[in-house]
Amino acid sequence: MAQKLQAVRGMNDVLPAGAAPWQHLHAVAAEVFAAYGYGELRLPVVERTELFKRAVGEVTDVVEKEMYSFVDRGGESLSLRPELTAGVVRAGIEHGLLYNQQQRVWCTGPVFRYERPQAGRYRQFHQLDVEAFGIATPDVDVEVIAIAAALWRRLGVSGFTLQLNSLGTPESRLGYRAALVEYLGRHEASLDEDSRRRLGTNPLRVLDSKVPATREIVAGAPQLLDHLDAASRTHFEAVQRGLADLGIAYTINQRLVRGLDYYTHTVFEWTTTQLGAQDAVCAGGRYDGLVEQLGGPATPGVGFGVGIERLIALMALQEVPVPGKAPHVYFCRFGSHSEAAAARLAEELRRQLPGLRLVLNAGGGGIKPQLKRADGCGARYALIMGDDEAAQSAVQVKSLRGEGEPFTCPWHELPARLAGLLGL
RNA sequence: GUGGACGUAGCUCAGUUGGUUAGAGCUCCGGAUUGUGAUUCCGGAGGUCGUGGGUUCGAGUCCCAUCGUCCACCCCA
Repeated sequence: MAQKLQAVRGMNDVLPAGAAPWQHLHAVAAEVFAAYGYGELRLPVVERTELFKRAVGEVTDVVEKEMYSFVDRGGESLSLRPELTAGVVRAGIEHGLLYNQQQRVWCTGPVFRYERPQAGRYRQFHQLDVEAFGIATPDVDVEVIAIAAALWRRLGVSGFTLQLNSLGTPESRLGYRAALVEYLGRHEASLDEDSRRRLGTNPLRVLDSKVPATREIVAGAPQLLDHLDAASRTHFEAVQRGLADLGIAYTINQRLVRGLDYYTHTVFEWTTTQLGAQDAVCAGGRYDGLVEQLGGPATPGVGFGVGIERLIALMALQEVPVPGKAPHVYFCRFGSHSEAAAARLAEELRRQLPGLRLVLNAGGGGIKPQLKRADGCGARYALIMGDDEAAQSAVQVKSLRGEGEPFTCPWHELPARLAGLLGL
C-alpha cells in the first residue's frame, strides 16, 4: 500500500507560523557576529567523508555510527556534514585563508546526524558556528565566549550555566590519559560495559558517564587539571581571568570532555536546566592542532557551535519577544471599477514605502469576508476600496486594532498617511 | 542501538466490558434586509479512527507488524 508522504524521520518542516523566531535569531546573530568583526562563510552541506573522519575523529560516535554517508555516481564517498567546523577549516585551507593570518568567521546551516530523535535532538538540525583562526592567545578564547554571551543577551534568553574546562595540549593530555587508563584499569571490574569499552578507545569519555557506579570510581580518578603542563595552566588561568574581567560567570567542570577529538586547551559548554536531557545549547573550545591535521599550515583555532532548535525551544519557553512579521495593512477591494485601481495602488504603495507589508485581497469575496481575512492575518489596518471610493479616487483607512476612527484618504495622500500611521 | 508511553477531523481532545450512518470545542467557509472584522445566533465543509495484516457474525476499541511522535538511556548542539 502506498505509504503516506511524510518528512524523513527526525527532519522537520518550519512553517510560516513558526518562522518568526528563526528569522529573528538569524538577524540578531548576524548583527552580533558582525559587531565582533566576524565574516560569514557559506559552505556546501556535503563534503568528502574523509574530511570528517580526519577532523572529528575516526572512533567518535558521530563518525562511527551517525553520519549520512553515501557513494556518489563517481564512486566517491561523501557525507552530509555532521558538524560545521570541519568544513570551515577545509574551506579556510583551500582558499588560503589560514596562511599566516588571522581569520574571524561564522557560518550557519543544517547538519545531519543519524540518531534516535527526541525533543531537542533531530537528524537534521541547525547550528550557528563561530570560529577564530590564527590566534593562539587566551584572549580570543574569551572573545569567542563573550560572543555567545552577547548573543544570549541580545536575544533575551537567560538561565545558562557556562561550564569550563581545559584539556591542555595533546602531550599533556596523553600523560593524563595514561594515568587515567592506569587508574580505571585497576577498577575495571566495577565499570559499566560502555565505560570498559571506552577504556580502550576514548578513555576521557568515561569521565562524563552517568552510570552511578562508574561515577563513584571517577570521583577518585586523577584530575585532568593536575596534569596540565605549565603553559596550558597559564593559558587556562588567563581565560578565567578574562572571563571574570568581563563579568561572565562560569563554573569549572573537570568532567567536561568533548565528544569530538580535535579539541585542545579550553573547552566550554553553555547548558540549561530548562530543556530536559538535551541541555547543551552551545559548545565549543580550542582546537590548535586541527588545521595542521587536515593538511593546512599549523594554525590555532577556537570556536563554538550553537544548536538552533534548542535555542529556539528555549526562546519559546522563556517567551522571549520576537518581532512579528504580520502584514501592516490588508487591502479590501470589490466592485467593478475598483479592483484594477486597487491593484495599481497596492503596487504604488509598496514601491513608495519599502518596509510596508501589504496584502492585497485576492479571490474575491464580499466586504465582510475580506475584513475577516484582514483581521485574521493580523494586519493593523484595512484599506477598503469599493466603487464609491474609487469614484472619488480615495480609499477608506480603517484600524483593526482600535487605533482611531476610520477615515477616507485620497490616493495621492495615502503613502504619507500610512508612513505616519505605521512609523515607516 | 536499548527501554517505556502514545498515534481518532487543520488544532486540542471524547469515544462505555468490541455492536447499527464516529462526536465536541477551536479553526475554516457561508448567512443573520442590500458595503464594514474581532462579540452573539444559525448553517456548512472537513476523518477509509497513522499504515498493513490478523482474531471475530461484527473492531476506533483485542493481537501482530510497520511508520511516526514523545520520554529516558546512549550520544551530542
